[in-house]
Amino acid sequence: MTETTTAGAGPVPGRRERKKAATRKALADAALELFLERGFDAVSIKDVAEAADVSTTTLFKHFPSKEALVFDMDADVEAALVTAVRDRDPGTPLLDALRRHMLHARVFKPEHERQITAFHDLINSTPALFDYYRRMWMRHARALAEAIAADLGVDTDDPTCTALAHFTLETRALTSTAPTPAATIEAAFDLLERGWHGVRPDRERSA
Amino acid sequence: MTETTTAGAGPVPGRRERKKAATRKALADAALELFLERGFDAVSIKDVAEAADVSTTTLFKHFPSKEALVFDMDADVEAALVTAVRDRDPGTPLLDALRRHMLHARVFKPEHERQITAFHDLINSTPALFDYYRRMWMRHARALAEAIAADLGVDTDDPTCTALAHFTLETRALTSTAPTPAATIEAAFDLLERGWHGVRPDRERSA
DNA sequence: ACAAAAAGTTGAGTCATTGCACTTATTTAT
DNA sequence: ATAAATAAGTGCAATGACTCAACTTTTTGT
Repeated sequence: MTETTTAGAGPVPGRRERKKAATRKALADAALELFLERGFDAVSIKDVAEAADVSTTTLFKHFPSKEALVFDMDADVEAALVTAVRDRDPGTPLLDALRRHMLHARVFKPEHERQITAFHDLINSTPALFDYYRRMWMRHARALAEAIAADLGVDTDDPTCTALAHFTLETRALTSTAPTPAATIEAAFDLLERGWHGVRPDRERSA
Repeated sequence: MTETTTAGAGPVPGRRERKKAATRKALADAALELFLERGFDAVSIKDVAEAADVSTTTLFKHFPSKEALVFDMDADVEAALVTAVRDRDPGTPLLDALRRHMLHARVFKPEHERQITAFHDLINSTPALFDYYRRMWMRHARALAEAIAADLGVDTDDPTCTALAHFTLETRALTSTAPTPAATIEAAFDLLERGWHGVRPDRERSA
């Protein structure tokens, strides 16, 4: 959930890498500030680059796309997912751990913690960002599926694990669409735990 | 599954509309041919417009984006989904109908039926198209959720129905990623029907 | 101190997509 | 039948994201 992409204890940062990181951060910060202020579409790449005092070409050496300026936390999302499965309290069922994780996991940059709400509003009100956000989660379907498979001691490509991983990540998309996000996630995991028959025991015999 | 966007029996086509439809079709056909021949990224909008002998401005009056040239069947996907739920054999459980639909539904243009394989290869090998394809399915989450809710006679916003709709559509994404598409869809629907406990009865008590 | 490697710059260029002003064909109401 | 309204289509210019190639400035390893 934190920001650092290759976190931990780098042996010796070195001046070069420090400067590079500084430029990167300057870009991300400038971008976030401008986007929050004027809206994603009303800010151009050039604006961001100028605010960080670098050329647009330099910007693209640090971030592959305009959207990526906002989401610098891909690696952390994946790590947190795998951790939620692997390092959970022994005694906690797998699905409980996943449910809790998807219910509480929030993505933000620690320095801007005050603006979490504004940040999420920005994402939800900008199609391009909303889309990128969804993909950010889905991109880790394979890693999550592998973590689940490992947890169960089954084959890496186990179809059931793949399906569960996808469904789990898809719950993220439910939060922004539904009127009651939390209730929808809960319902989704109830469905995954007990199955359609377990959740709608009455209805199905009618036909 | 067919192509016609506003199908059925239009009262009186009218010359204008016929010409418009012809131009649209010329564009879609030219695009598909060029894309299959050279690949999506190697063909520019200008190439397509010229092949159909119209200006690029005209092209964008018919299709909102380059990707949309390939997928002219949004409305049909949605209609087929709703139909699969509403008009199913009475006696067929809801989930069986959904399973069958996701297992067999194929998207293509009838005139190019020969090229279905090449068409799907094109989609799967072009990130931009793959992405657009996924969204095409997901765009209908609300409609499917409503159809399901109506079928059950519950509230339109019922969270469980919303979740089921999303999960059902997400199975489409499983087909292109997994080594054994069909098996993965089956596993996914087994999970949705019987739940995690029903599918992995043994494993969960270990912790 | 010096040469390779990496960061950054500039400037030109591609490509999708949009806006605007204008022409032409078709339809509709008279 | 015809004029006014409507919609298709065109040309052109612009914006904005992104790429490429060539060149300068650190930084670093030796």
